[in-house]
Amino acid sequence: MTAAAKERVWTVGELAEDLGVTTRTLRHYEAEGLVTPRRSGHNRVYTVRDRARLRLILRGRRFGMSLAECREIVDMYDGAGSSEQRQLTTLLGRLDEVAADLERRADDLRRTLSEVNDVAAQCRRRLAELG
Amino acid sequence: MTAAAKERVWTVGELAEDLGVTTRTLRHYEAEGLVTPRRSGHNRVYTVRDRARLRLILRGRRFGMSLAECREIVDMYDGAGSSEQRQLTTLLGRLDEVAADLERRADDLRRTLSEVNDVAAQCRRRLAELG
DNA sequence: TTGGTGCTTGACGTTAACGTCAACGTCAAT
DNA sequence: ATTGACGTTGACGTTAACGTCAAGCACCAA
Repeated sequence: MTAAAKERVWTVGELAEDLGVTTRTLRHYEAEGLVTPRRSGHNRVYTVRDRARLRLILRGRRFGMSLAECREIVDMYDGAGSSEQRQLTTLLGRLDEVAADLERRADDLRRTLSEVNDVAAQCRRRLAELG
Repeated sequence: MTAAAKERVWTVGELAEDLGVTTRTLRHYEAEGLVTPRRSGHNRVYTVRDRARLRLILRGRRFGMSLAECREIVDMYDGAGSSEQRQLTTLLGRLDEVAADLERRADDLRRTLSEVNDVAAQCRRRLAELG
């Protein structure tokens, strides 16, 4: 038996506060199919799992992923447990494509960061000369 | 004397083709103050330097930087040659902030990439079992 | 029972980053 | 001299990702 550990849940307001976004954002993500919180009557109830998905999504957003891309990735996380060979194969192909894309972006980011640090170093040298 | 090496120049169409964007994008970037190509009469003339700036900008766009952020960074690259201590100090402060921000984004990207690779590995294991 | 707080669903507004015409100039080639 | 190919400036359209109301329900406290 999986122990019925009373896992924590959140209301929209609580979770928005926790994640540092507005309730509007959470409702928007739901409308776009990125999360599907349960309902307690009329009200949304976010579980630990919902929160985890949202954190992944918000992390993706920070380095330029669109909501559509975020949704695809979190959905792939779920599909990885499949038992159908056909499913797993196409999923794997897509995962590799996504990984390659992310690596390109990481490279772009790394180069930009490197240049920014170079410019900063140059500033420091000039300041030392003037000091 | 700096030799008057006839450096290559581009028209909008040529440069757009070269950079893989539309001419509309280049004109938009100009309207937003990210580049300021010279004019040959009525027509835009992009220099090697303009092209370099644009490549930096497009690279930034790929990992989620806004046009405003891109503009600030390329502008900072220019300001680094200043001789005014006051200027250099504030510039340096900003550069360090930007670098810190980029490092956070890089970290987010790295974690996401790592997870995607984990899921892919999981797929491969399951496929091996089913094989 | 009257607030106040927090939830709900619309529905319209906004911003960024372009796309997509329209209307016009210009220069080389037919 | 007219046809294209390429350039120019408006100006309006579009998409994504929310912001910002409005109107209404639910429950708790004074």
